[in-house]
Amino acid sequence: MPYDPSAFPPFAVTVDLVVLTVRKDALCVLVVRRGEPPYQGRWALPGGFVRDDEDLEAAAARELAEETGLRPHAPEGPGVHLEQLATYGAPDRDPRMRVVSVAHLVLAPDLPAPIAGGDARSARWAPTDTLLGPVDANGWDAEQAPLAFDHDRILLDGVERARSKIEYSSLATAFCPPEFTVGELRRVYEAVWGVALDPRNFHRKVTGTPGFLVPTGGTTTRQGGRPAQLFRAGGATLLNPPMLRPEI
Amino acid sequence: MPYDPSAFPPFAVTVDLVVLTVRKDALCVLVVRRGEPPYQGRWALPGGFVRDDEDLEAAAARELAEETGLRPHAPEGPGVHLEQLATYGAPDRDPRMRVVSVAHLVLAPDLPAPIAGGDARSARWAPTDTLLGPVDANGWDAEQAPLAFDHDRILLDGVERARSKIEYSSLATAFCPPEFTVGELRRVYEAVWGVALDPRNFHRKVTGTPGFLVPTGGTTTRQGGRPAQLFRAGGATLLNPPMLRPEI
DNA sequence: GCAAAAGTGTTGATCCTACACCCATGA
DNA sequence: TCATGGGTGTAGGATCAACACTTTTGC
Repeated sequence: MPYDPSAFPPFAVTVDLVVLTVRKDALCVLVVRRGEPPYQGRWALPGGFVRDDEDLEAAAARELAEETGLRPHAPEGPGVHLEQLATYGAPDRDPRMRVVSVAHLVLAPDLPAPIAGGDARSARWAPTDTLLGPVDANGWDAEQAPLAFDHDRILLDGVERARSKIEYSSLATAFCPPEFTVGELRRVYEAVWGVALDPRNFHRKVTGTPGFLVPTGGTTTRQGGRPAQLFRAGGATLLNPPMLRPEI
Repeated sequence: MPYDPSAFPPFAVTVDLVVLTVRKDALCVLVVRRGEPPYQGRWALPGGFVRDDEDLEAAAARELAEETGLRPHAPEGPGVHLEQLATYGAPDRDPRMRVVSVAHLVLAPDLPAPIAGGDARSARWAPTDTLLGPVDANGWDAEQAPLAFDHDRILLDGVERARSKIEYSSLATAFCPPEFTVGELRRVYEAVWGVALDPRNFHRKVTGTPGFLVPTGGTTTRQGGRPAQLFRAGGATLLNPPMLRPEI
């Protein structure tokens, strides 16, 4: 077909961010409160319009920096991980206009400082299980209401992506600070999967997988008990054999 | 921010299809020849604009029907499989305008009839390894030139998705006719992964995985040799334990 | 000493690979 | 009879779950 500008309808394109972290042994997501209609006052995933001269991943990185002050790292490095998740474009997903949203997934360590660069009054970490858990008529209040737009579905897809990727990749280290113990890494797996793991077998498994963990030589007692070795993330990105998620 | 139509730039949104099949023991992709600039005369992935009132997956299903006459099935059923792959939106990926393309992956059995509904003169099955293989200055001709736009990258992502998904899901059966033998299923794995598998261990593995294959009772000798049992795809979508891809 | 968390050893079950071997058809 | 692909048996190795046990700190 020849090029005809009237042959296609115009869309708005946005990026939405599923920013996950592990806080107090719970998987949490960054949500912001909407200040204007539609869904005014409701919690939503952070996001915004893609600019005219901007690639999708660049737009996601820009929104992440605006909301949290975080910058994505190279795929291999430690720290914040950013990847494209999926795209959502149902015709009625935004009542104002036709919007296609390219969702991205961010995995970040628990930030000791409050979220930098963002507006603390309108942004917070919400445990994912209260947002995604079964809707119980009793324990339900406005604070735990579903997210705006189709953001519940996007969050669910993001959590499921994180749950499966830590099985066969070293991505769980993205939830940890630059130096961490085996026990801290295990608590990440337990929080993301929502299961209890055997500490002894877990230790053998992760320290025995080549390229997963590199000892730094230091130790720490911040968890109490016997001092634990400190590790950094190794260069390996794919785990072979994978971590096994217990069946529920 | 209040709603302001001038606050966001308009985009065109398209769907592109990576339609894969296994023909003559080779993984092949459906490509169409472009009839107009840019990239006139070059091969490209099929695709088209998303309509104003159309969901993304519906647009992909419509394009698939227009190009091949195929219809996607429910996730559980046998036959054509359709899923979203990824979204590509570099500012310069189409010289005419700003286009964001939501790529979809289709897995189809080898079609005995030529591609129905499409234009046979301008559509063909191309082996993926000649499109993606290392660029060798000798064996390179226009017929094997890279695809238009960023379709080489999209194809590579689609092939990689198919390679990994048949490890832990029963999706390989989407490449097979409704009834098939264990040997035919094995040749699918060998074509997609590009490796040779032990027929004896493969047989034990797939017939021993609960829910993967259901015997129909019939047999066939279409491959020569001893008659082989015929199977249909079972209800299982996730394989536990997964098929193991040999390391190269 | 005692609690707590970090590690190591061991055992039996499960799964995988490799290959010997048999089975049922067409030519 | 032979070639061809289908299918079963079996032995050795790798991996895993379960759990007893030792180590090293803070209190």
